[in-house]
Amino acid sequence: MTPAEHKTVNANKFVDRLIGIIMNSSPRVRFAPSPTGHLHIGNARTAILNWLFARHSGGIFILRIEDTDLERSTKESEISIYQDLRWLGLNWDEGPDVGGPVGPYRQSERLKIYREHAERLIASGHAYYCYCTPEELEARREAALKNGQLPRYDGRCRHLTPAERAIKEKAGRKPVVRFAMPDKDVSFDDLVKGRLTFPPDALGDFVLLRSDGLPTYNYAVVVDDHLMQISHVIRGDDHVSNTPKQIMLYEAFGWSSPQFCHIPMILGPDRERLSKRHGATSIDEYASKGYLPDALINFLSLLGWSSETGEEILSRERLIKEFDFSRLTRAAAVFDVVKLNWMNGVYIRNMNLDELTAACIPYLQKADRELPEYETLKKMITLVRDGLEYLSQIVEKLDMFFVDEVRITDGAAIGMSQTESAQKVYWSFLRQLDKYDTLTAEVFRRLMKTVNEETGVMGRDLWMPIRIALTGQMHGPELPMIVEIFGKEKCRRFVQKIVE
RNA sequence: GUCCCCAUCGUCUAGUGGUUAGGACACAGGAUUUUCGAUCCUGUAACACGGGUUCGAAUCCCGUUGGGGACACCA
Repeated sequence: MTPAEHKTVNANKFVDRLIGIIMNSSPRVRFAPSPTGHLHIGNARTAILNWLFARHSGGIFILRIEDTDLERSTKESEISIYQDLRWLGLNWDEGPDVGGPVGPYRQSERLKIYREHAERLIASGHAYYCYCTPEELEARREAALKNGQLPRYDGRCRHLTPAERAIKEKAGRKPVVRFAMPDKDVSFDDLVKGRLTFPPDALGDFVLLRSDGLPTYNYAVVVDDHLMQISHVIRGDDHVSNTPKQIMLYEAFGWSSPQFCHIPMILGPDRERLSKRHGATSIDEYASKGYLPDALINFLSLLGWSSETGEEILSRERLIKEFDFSRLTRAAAVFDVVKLNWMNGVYIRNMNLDELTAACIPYLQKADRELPEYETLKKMITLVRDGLEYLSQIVEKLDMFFVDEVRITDGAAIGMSQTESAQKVYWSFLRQLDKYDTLTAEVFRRLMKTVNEETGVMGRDLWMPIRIALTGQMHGPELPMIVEIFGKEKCRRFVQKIVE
């Protein structure tokens, strides 16, 4: 090494240490999805918990795209994941799109890094080339299974001599790089599960680099987490049994491991892993149905975590403030959409009317509803807002205001509209209607009082026939307001229609 | 099959040796309303099982059962 080179190396070390000091002062966490589809509920929850911890601790939240599975990874998925995260309001400090000091943040752009590090492991004797073909491995796997043995790699390429390797190379075999798994127990302290220990015989010599040069998950994740100086790996429970492999890799590299925090999984109502057959499972589906990001964040945070106060409606500020690993549960949680609906309804009811109206308009437009004047629309929404669980329901809730003809399908409603007293109410109503120019809610109330006096019909028998005539339904929002929005002519037309 | 994890009302959970086992959703009843909804009040409902340890166990230990996850050139 020349003095000049030495100087550079020292300078680099200095910079590294500086970065280390800056970065180690606060936690660094990452969310590392594979771009193989939309952001899933389970992944979103992982992202939320990482984000909450980063924001709580003044740390850094990193987005890393794990796109080493070329078959399944797509650019569209990557973009949709960005969209879904933004929609949730989970902002990241470093990532493929925003950059950062330890990039690139897309694994497909880090292939050289994985190769170099694999060579280091080979040089140090921690990894080796394996020439077994997938067919051979499969055959051996099945044989092992048949004999009741462990279906793991037998390590036969571990001690190939250079001559043996040359023969295989000559035969045109493309090798993979395998990790020489040490034969010893692995233990680590998980932030939610406590101390976990794994016996060595459960693990085989797993693949680091595939024959096409692409890294496998368990390898890439270690190299990246170390190089990106991740301090806490917060991820789903399903990765617990991968962790021993990863810890062995940290040790082989001479690196210290991050803290692991394995959060319980989210299950479907049948207690199986949440999947498409359980209905909507991706964030964009909930977004387009009109769930609110804050409600979803709130709800998902409460799957496996609880506030010390026991309260459940928690703003994201409070979630950030109160987040703490020690309050995470160990058991998997069932995703209950009924409770989510309730919670989303609470958030909808907490919106102010202008906000809510603005949020509803796109749904009405998408359903080709011709929008009335803004003030009228606000009145309509006021009438039905209490019953909304999610925004897209606004279309059906407001249906009565957008039809030109009432169709009564309910048998009980038909029956009720045909009684003698109902007919008396209708005729009286029409007579009284002529006495007024405009029909406000207040005028309508007075009018109904007159109808009551004229016919002697009261209460339910008085109101229900009118409701049926106007909406075709036996239930719905306050009638006086409906009438006010309908206006005199529409009311007359509908009531006339029913007495014909 | 092997390894690992997990176990409180139907569901989400509080609970860390002494509680009438608490809350939320859902459900039921009541109040309110012309009706539905929303709201308020009330109620039904749980420590998987069996052994220990202890004066005392939902809580600690062991086993059983049940559920989940991992054992790939997927992540």
